[in-house]
Formats: sequence, structure tokens, C-alpha cells
Amino acid sequence: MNKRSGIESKKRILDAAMRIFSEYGYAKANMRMIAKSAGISIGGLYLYFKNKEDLCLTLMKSRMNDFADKTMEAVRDISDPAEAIDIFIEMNLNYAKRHKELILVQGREHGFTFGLEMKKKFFGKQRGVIEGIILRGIQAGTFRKVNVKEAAKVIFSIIRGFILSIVVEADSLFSPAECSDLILKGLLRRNVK
Amino acid sequence: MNKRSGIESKKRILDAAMRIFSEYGYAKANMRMIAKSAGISIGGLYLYFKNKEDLCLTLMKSRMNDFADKTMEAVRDISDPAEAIDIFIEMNLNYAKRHKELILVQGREHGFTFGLEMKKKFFGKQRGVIEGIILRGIQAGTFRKVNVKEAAKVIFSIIRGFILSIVVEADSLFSPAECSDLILKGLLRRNVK
Amino acid sequence: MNKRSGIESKKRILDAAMRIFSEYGYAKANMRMIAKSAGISIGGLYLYFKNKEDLCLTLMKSRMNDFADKTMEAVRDISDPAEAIDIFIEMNLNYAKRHKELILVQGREHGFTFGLEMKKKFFGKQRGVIEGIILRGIQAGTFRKVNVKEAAKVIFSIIRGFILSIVVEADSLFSPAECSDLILKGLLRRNVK
Amino acid sequence: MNKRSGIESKKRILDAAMRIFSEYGYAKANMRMIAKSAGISIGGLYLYFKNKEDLCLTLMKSRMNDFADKTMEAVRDISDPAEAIDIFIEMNLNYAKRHKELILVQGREHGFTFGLEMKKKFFGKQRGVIEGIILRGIQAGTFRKVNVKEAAKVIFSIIRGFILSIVVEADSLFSPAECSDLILKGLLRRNVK
DNA sequence: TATGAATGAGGGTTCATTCAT
DNA sequence: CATGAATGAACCCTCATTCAT
Repeated sequence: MNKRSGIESKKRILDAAMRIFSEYGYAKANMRMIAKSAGISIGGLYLYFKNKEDLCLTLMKSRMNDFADKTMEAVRDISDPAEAIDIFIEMNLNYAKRHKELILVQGREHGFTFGLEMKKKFFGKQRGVIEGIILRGIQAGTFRKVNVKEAAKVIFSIIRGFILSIVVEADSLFSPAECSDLILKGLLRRNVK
Repeated sequence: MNKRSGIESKKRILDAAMRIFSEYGYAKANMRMIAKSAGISIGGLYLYFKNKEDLCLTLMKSRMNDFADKTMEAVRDISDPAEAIDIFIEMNLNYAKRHKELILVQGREHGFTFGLEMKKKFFGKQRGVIEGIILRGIQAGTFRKVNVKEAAKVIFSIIRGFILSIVVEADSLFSPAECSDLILKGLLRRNVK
Repeated sequence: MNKRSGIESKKRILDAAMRIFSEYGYAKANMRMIAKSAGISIGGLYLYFKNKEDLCLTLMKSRMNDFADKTMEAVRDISDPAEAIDIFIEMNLNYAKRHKELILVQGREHGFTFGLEMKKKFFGKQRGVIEGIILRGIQAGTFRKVNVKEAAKVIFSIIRGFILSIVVEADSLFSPAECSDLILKGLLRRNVK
Repeated sequence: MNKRSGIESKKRILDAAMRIFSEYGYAKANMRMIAKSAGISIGGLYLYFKNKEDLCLTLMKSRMNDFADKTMEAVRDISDPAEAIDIFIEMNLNYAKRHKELILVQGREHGFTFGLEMKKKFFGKQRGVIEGIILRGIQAGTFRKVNVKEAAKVIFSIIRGFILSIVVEADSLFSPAECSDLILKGLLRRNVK
């Protein structure tokens, strides 16, 4: 009976859950694995989390908050909106690349309804950041007058789609630079005088 | 003991599997449900499919092919590349909207490795279509000289991300027109004379 | 995989459940024991009964009906009400004696609320039989004009209390004759002229 | 670390156990509940009671003794045996009504063998009281010469059965008066001259 | 080709009990 | 005297798969 502080144990469990859910997915992961990986007994898991779902949801929430904080921070102080977009995308993709497991855990369970509200909130926040950048770009005259909400949705979708490629097909050859380039300049040729 | 042709039975099972997997997801769906929904016995399922995984994979393959055919067909005969992009996106999103279940079934199981090769092939085909359009656009002088592969990836990612929004958050308010607009013209203001 | 008819299996399970619940009580009995005793697999239990509670309740219902039928039958054709009371009591107690397990299974679970409605119905029926006898006795002038419902309750309570003694304290020395005697004649001395 | 005297703590635990066992029954009640209700730690429980069974048995013993004392006291000084019977029944039923939980706790666990000896002793004492009353009644010429032991058993059974009705079916409409009436006078019509 | 009763390993969860503090 | 984190065996139940019919 190894005595540890409650916080210490909770952290160990969350870390173990991260490892196990990442490797096996929610459905195939089982509480015994997580307990073993956390160096705790099965019963111990239930001291800190109501059940498997609670454990997974708590994990997702905590990791999502970390993720959101890190990405938001990255664009806060950049004045050039084009550069901000650039960096936001790059940060996102790189972060995703380094934390594939995170996205894996968020994967669909129960037809995606699992932790839906939490995800919506997170996604909403991310979109908000992009909207802010676009708005500043328009106000500064750098960007043309697009529909801010829609444009943000599109950019957010690119990121989301890219992340899926990284996670699902392990396509690590994405190019943030080319991506920004397309978003900023579009496909059409300019000054076709 | 309902006598039916093998093909008929197989089709009935696949349709039932579609319904059940869509509603419950792979993990929660069980063979009894599928059998009942198909109006066949549990044992009968195993006459046509080796096991649950085989059934699901076969289903995904068949539906993906249908999906690919329908979307590709839609852009074949459009000469204006900008319009082709436009239509390709619209078709994709609308198709996704009408066939949410399809994407649900493709959701991650076993850490996304489930049917991975099949998916890669499908995604590759889709990206190929976009590449074709862009190439024609560049050759025609309509599009500027972008990195074709990367641009196709970006556009494909947008679609993928949008589909996720539709399926996961039931965000049906996407605007294909605004999306195409951004892709075609980009964010930056032009002719800054 | 021993094939048996569904009805045969169900019966085997109910008999096994009777044995196990009787010996261990509801809480201590476990499904594995019942399965083993029935010569069936654990999963097999769940083909016929939704869960442990359903199995126990079904068992109680079936055994109660048998019990009720047998006891009621016994008094149907007896014309002398005093004799009918006599026999009803005797039959009840003897039946209880021979089927201790039955009452054991009915024992309190979940604060007696377990199968409460079923029990109430059964008890109501039993009380009804006694009421019928008393009524006939009064109409025939054999019995004095007592409150029929209350008197039936009292007699039913005697039986119930006696059965408890038999089951709990294994007091098999009850005397149905003395019991009837008291009920029929009462304690008070008569004709105290 | 609340400092309390041992006796105080023990009493608090017993009271909590009463509440919890009454509400949930022995099997569903758990030590955590009792500890919480007693305002003590789980480990603290084991300072005063060897284990769950010991706690429950101790509780039953203590409450039974209280119960026995109160009921016995009630008939001690009544000279008319008919009235004593009357009052003994009434007291018993009313007491049961006010202390349903007590009987609930005594409910069967482990096939009634739980605390059996203790119960037998308690029941024996109660029957003894009734025997005493009947004996005095016979000696006084008020009662006819019945088999004292058997008559006491019958009366005790009535009470027991009635209590079951109260506890199990929540039948609070019992009538002690009618009950005594039947016991005293019996069913048969008298002076059929 | 078709059935569906049967299997049994393995899942999530509970809880009496212990013991380092 | 008192705590409460930790244990782990054992519970109920599920379900992919098999096979005698």
C-alpha cells in the first residue's frame, strides 16, 4: 500500500490513461491496463474517477485546456495578421504532430457525442482566435473584407483536416508555409491586366 | 428458414450493418442487432462475413467506392477550374451532410488503423481529383503557379475539416460559396496600389 | 454445446436458482453458482433471464403460484367452516415445512420492496380464501358475527408468523390442531354462569 | 481527528448503522456510508467493531434488548389477563410500527442464520411473557384450560405475522382490538342453546 | 443455406478490510 | 484514538463466435 498524495495519484492516473487510451482507443482500453500503467490498484482508479467515462472526459478536458492555452499564447503578440495566421497554423499543426495521442483520445466514441459540449467549447475558442486575427487584418487594411465568421471556419477546418491527416494517415509532410500561402493569396492569378 | 439468394442476403446484411454501425458505432454495435435488423439469424451473418471486422470493413469499402464515384463524376465535365473547385467542395459537403453515417462508420476504431489502407486509397483518389483541377487551372492560366500537391492537400483538408464539423458538431451552417471564395481569392487585399 | 429446448433450459435454470437462492440467499448467491448448478454457461442464464433480479422474481412468481394453487385447492370442497379453517392452516404449515426454501427466497431483499407487488397479490389471495371460509361460517350460523376482514387478517398473520418460526428458528413443533382450537374457541372460558 | 470518548464513538456508530442498515439493508449498506453517517472515518469503524457482521450483530442485540424491555414492562402490572393480552399485542404492534427499521435490520441475511441464537433468545423471552399471562388467566379462572405453550406460540405468531404485514406491506390498518377479540372469544358462536 | 442456443473470457465496477501516517 | 488512500477478489453482465440441428 504505497501512500501518495491524492493529487500525485490523480496525475499518475491521468498520465497512464493518456498512454493507454492513446494506444488502444477508448473501447479497447480497459481499467486494468490503466491501473497497471499508473502503478495503482483497480480500486484506486475509482477513488479519483467515478468511472471509465469520467476518467476519459477529465483527461480530454485537461489536455484540451493545455492545448488551447499553448496555441492561443502563440499568436497573442503578433501584430501582422498574415504572420499571425501563419504562426497559428504552424503552431497548431506542430502541436498536433507532437501530441497525436491527444487527438486519438478525442476520437469518436458513442457516435461523437462523447464529450461533445467540451469539444464544441474548445473548437469555439479556437475559431474565436482566428476570427480575431482576421478582424484585425481587415481593420488594418491588410485583408480584404471577407465574411469573418466563415473565413475563420474555413481556416479552422483546414487545420482540423490537416490534423486528421497527421493522426490517421501519419502524413507528416504537410507544409504550413504552403498552406498559409494558399489561404492568404488564394488560387486565382492576380493583376490579370 | 427464409430462402433468399446469397447476394440478396449479403446486401440486406450490409444495409443493416450500415444502419446499426451508424447509430451505435463499431464498438457498441453488436452482431445480434445487425442480424435482427437484417432479418437474418446470427449464424447467418457468419455465412457471408468472416467476423465483425470483416463485415465492417466490407461495408466501408463498398460505401467509400460509391461515395468516390459520385463525387468524382460531379466534376468530370466542368471546364472552368474555379467552378470545378466550387462544385467539388459543394458536392462533397452536401454528400457528407446526407450521409453522415458513412463518416461515422469510418470513425476511428483501434486507433484509426482500422481499414487504414482502404481509407488512404480513398483519400488519395479524392486528392487526385483536386490536383487535376488545379493543374488544369494553372495550365489554363486561371490559377497562379502554386505547388499543386500542397494546394490539393489544403483544399482536401478543408473539406475533411468541414465534414468533421458537420458530423461531430452537427454544424450544418457551412457555406460552400464562402469557402470557395476564400480558396480562390485568398485573404489578402489585391491591387494595393 | 449441449442443445436443449428453450423451455427445458429455462426450467433447469429455475430449479438451480431455487437451490442456490435457498442455500445462500439472494445477496450471497451468484450467477456463476446458478449457472454451474443448472449445467449451463453464465451467458446462457442471460438468454432466459434479463438479469439476476429478473431470475429471482420469475422464480418467486412461479413458486408462489404453485403454492397458492395447492393451498386453495385444499379447502375448496370442505363444507364445515371450522374444518376448513383447520385444514387451511394445516395445509399451509405443512406446505411451508416442506418448502422452507420458498420462503427463504422470498426473504427481504432491498428492504422488502423486492417483488413487493407480487407478494401483496399472493397474500391478498390467501387472505381472500380465509375471508370466504369465515363468511360461510357466519352465514351458516357456525361462527359468530366477527369483522370478517379483520378476523381473516388475524388468522393469516398466525400462519405467517408460524411459517417464520418454522423457517427461521426451525421450530417444527407447531401444532395446527391447538392453533385451530384457539382460533375457534378463543381463550376465554365459556358459560360462566 | 475529532477526539471523543470510546463509548460516545461506539454509540454514534451504532446509531449510524441503524440508519444505514434500515434504509439499505445489510447487503446494500456499506461501511463507507456508515462511517460518513457516523461522522467518523472508515478505519475508525474497525476500532470499535471487528467487521461488518460484528457491527450489525451488536446493533441487533442492543436494539432487541431495548425492545424486549419496553414490551415486557408494559404488561408487568396488569392484573386482568385478558387486558394484559390486549395490551401486550397493542404494545408490540405499535412498537413495531414505530420501529420498522428494527425489524428490517433483523431481516434474513445468510438464510436467516445471521444472529439466529440471539433472535431465538429474544423470541423465547417474548413467548415467555405471553405464557405467563395465559397461565395467570387459567389460574384465575378467566381463561379455559388451553395448552399454555401452544397458545402462547399462536399468539406470538399472530404478532409476528402482523409485524411482517406492517413492515413488508406497510399495512398499518391492523386493529389490535379486533385481534384481541378473536383470540379471547374465538370464532365459534357461543351458548347455542 | 439457415438457425439460434450455447459458450466463456473478459469487461466495468464495488467494497470489506488494511495499514502507514 | 483516528485517518483515508490503497488493495484486489469477486461481483454482474456482454457479446463475438461456434456448431448441432
